[in-house]
Amino acid sequence: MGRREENKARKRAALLQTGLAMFLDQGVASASVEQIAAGAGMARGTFYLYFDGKDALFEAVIGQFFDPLMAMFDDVEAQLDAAKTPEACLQVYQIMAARIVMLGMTWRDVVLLVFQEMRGQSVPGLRTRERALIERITSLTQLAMDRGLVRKGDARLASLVILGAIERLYYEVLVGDLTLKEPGELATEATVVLSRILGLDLEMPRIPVG
Amino acid sequence: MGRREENKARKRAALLQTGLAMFLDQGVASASVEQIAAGAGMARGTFYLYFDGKDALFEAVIGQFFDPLMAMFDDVEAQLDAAKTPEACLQVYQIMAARIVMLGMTWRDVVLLVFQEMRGQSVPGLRTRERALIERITSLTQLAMDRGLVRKGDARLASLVILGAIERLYYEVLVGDLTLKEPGELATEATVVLSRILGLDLEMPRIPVG
Amino acid sequence: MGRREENKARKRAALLQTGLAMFLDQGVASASVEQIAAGAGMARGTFYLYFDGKDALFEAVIGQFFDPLMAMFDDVEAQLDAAKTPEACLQVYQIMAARIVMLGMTWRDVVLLVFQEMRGQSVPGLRTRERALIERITSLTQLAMDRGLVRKGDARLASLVILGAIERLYYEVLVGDLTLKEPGELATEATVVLSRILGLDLEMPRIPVG
Amino acid sequence: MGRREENKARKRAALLQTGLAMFLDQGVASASVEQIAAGAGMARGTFYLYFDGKDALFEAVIGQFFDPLMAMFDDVEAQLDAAKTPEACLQVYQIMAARIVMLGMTWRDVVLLVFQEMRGQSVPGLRTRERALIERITSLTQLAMDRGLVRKGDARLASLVILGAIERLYYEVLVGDLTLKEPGELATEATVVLSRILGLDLEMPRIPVG
DNA sequence: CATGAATGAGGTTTCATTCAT
DNA sequence: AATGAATGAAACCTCATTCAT
Repeated sequence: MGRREENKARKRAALLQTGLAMFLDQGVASASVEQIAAGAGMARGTFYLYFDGKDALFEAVIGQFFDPLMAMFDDVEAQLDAAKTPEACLQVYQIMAARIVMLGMTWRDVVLLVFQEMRGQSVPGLRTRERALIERITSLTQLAMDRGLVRKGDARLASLVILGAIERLYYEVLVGDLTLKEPGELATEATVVLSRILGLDLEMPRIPVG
Repeated sequence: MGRREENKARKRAALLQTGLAMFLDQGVASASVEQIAAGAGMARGTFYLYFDGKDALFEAVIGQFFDPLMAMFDDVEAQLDAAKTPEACLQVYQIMAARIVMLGMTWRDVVLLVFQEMRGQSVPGLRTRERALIERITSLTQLAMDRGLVRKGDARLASLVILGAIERLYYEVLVGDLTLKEPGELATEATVVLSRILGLDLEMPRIPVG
Repeated sequence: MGRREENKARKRAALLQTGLAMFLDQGVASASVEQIAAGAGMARGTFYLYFDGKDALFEAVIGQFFDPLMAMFDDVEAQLDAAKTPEACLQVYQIMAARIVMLGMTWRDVVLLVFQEMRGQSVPGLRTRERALIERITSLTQLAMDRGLVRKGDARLASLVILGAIERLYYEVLVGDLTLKEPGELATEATVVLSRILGLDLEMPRIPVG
Repeated sequence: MGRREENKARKRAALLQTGLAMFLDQGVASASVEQIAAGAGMARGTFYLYFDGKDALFEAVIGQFFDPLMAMFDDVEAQLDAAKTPEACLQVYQIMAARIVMLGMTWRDVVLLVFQEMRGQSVPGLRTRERALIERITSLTQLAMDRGLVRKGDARLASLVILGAIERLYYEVLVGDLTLKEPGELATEATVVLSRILGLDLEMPRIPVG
């Protein structure tokens, strides 16, 4: 990468970082392009050389987390299709859990930002992404039910319950109001909730995270 | 109530109602005082005779739900203190659940608004209220654990899991993406989650709601 | 008119006047709302209580001249329809000329502004108005030709020639590069052009203007 | 011309052409250097290697028409001074008309651009050029009057009338609202106007144009 | 020669809030 | 009690021009 590209990439990264910080701090609605640009060490106009506007920056910021997440789901879907036995299926499931937790840890603040803005009106696109997420989780649950891996029931309801529970736990952790003993404990807790709700009584070996 | 007070109360109510609608529709940040006042059939300036500003209106709007909710918790706390047997304890618990669901149904849109703005930065007071709510739920769970009503464990974690699960279910219902067969089914589902998470195996008679 | 309405009317008038001056001075494109508002003795925001934006102000400004002008043409059309003899027809024609000149004198600067912006791209609506004007003039000329009042020929061409000639004369007068002996001389010159182009050899009594 | 100069000239020409197109399309004020440079296949910065700025480009664009026009007038002036008989004078006059029409046809879009911007405030230099043009035409008319070629009168007024008439005709043709049967008809019409206004009754042979 | 990143002034518009009527 | 005119801060975005590479 030449000197120019390098510099450009650095500035773009600075904007993503400062934008994230400002969005988190004051909400997307009241964070201003001016502030963000200044925080990233550049003039207002320069901002527009890198992003089309505040919304585009926001999209890029959360894309850092959402894009790999969705890519991962594509991956999982393919693996599940290929899985022949319940054990293979379960393994896919577990690895997925571990990958989600790792992504969530890597993009801690982005996830927090997503929590912050998810139900607001500032960024309507988020609800769409959320819905897509729910659909994918539900279809995975349905698959697990169909293959007899878990207690049968309403896959949608169960998925929502699990999602809500983990969401809330994660949120409290991120906000600092819930302190777990070690980074991987969240995955463990998630697994517990999962097994309780889905009536999973298989022995589930713990997956090391981080 | 005299003619004057009556009129005043009517206008205040109109503002609360219009404010709620606008806040829901566009978010607190972008709803304008102008719109709200006009929607309530009065001029911009008049608005300020009833509320100190947009934030004050928002506080009043969500207070309609939160104040009775908190009052109810005061009530529950007192009753729990007075309960001598596990059965009495359970009964308090169940009545509480029913009252919460009824409150939530009565103030449907307010609750939706709270969901919308809860994690945003627009109204910082909300996080405080949320925290208070969590503390109360946790202490109730702790009490139930102490009295041997439910499986022992981390009361905080369990409470968060339950709260998160119910929250998410309720949210999907409110948003229209989850349709339940009858109004009371949410309470039933909540009970199921509760029993699964807390290992409650007592027979729980269904409580009629609404 | 109450004190309030009076004040409001005064401010609106001030904006029209200042707007006209600024538009003339720097062109519509580079005149700023800020300047105009300041020039009219009010804050930027106040401007928007009176007009929807710069374009709306411009429309209002030129409407002061164009609206009466078009109304006058409606009038003339009606009168021409009612005219039974060539002499009556001619009289209508002459009175029209006098009224146009008077309007032009009354709204001197507005007309100058119209000249300024007419062929530019800033205000596309102007070309439409201009076209309407041309059509009306053409149909009047056609009528005069049909009734044998003037030498027959291409009414459109003749009208354009006359319009262009008078336009240019008027423009030079307004800009200050052409000084006529007395206010009414423009009307006289216009009449001369008219008679030359249209081959009018009737005796045309001079119409006093102003 | 060396390879370098050739390339340079080609780029300059590209800028002139693209600039003309953009200026016509959106007006000088809102055409951006960015667009023009991009349209001419080069970067923003490169533009400034060829022109001092947007205004300089505009000057150069209209200079393409105005410079030959003025040079032609120098020419005409010299020829008129040398003309000894009225017939020679008239011939000069006619050739001039033909040359003007040809220039106008060659630089069609430039002339249209001049019409567009002439009375605006964007480019103050235009009014100066226009004034110079008027002075020259006037002095030619004066000369023709002095030599008894045309009916005597106010040379300035007559010149303006003729200029205005032709201007308007040409404008309507360029804008597409007036369609003439053949390219040269505009010259014929101009001649008619001229003869009517100046009382020219000499036989004027038609000059082939284009 | 050519580039395009950077700047920052400048423009339009919205809105919470105050205050004279 | 009610009004709505007035304010001015603040936000977004564009663009001519400069300058290091």
